[in-house]
Amino acid sequence: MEKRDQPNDEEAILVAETFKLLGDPSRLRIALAVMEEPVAVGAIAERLDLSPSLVSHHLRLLRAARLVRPERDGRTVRYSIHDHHIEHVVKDMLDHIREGDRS
Amino acid sequence: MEKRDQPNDEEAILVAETFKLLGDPSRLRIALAVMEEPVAVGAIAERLDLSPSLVSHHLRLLRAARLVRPERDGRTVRYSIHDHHIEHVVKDMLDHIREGDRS
DNA sequence: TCTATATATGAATATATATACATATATAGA
DNA sequence: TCTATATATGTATATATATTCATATATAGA
Repeated sequence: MEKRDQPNDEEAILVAETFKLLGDPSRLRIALAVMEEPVAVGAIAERLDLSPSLVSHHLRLLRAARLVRPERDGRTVRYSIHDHHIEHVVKDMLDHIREGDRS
Repeated sequence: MEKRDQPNDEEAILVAETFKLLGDPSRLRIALAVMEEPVAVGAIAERLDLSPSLVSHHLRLLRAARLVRPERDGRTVRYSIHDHHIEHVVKDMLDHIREGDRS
C-alpha cells in the first residue's frame, strides 16, 4: 500500500464502520442476496428467513453507508448492491476465507 | 457476481466474522499499521497509542483469521499483513468511503 | 541462574448492538 | 375515503465484545 493511500484516523474509523456493517451475518446475507439483481424487502426476508422488520432495519444501515441502493416501484422497494467496489470487497474476502480450507 | 461464487450460509458466516474483525477501529488501524512492512507489537502500540496488551489481544484475533502474519526475531514478534487479498479488501473499501466525500 | 524486556493470556466489566415486538407511514385499488 | 399490503421506525433487552488490569510466558544477556 502506497503512502498516499494511508488513511488518517477519521477515514480509518469510517472504513471500520463500513466493514462492521458487513460483519454481521444477517447483513452480509442481505448484501449477498441483492448482489445479482434488485430484490424487494419482503422477498429478501422470505429467502433469508428473517422478519421484514429486521431486514428493513438492516437495509437502513446498509443504505446509509451506500452499500445498497433502493428503487421504489409502487408499494415495493427493491434493493441492489450499490456498486462494484462492494462486490470486489465481498469477492476478495470470500476468496480469502476459501483459501483457508486447507485443514 | 456469478452464481458459482454465491457462498452458502456457513461460508457467509465465516466471511462476516472476518469482516467484523476489520470492523473495529483499533484492529483496522493495526492492520493498516502493518501493511507496509513488518512491525513489532510494541511499536504498533506506540504508534497507535494503544496498550501492548490490547494490541496483542487484537493481533491474536487477526492472526487466527489469517489477516496478519507473525515472524519472531528474538524477543520481538513482528507482524505484517497476511496477503494481497486483505490489501485489496481494505483498499477497495477505502476507495468506497472516499467516494462518499461529496458533501 | 537471575534479571530485564517483549509478548501473550485470563478474567472482569462497561458499552455496543442484533433482534423482537409494537406501531407508523406509504402506496394501490375499490 | 376505506382497506389491504409493503416498508419503515421506535423502543426494550439479551447478548456480544472492546478494553483494562493482573499475571504468565518467552527470550536475551549478565
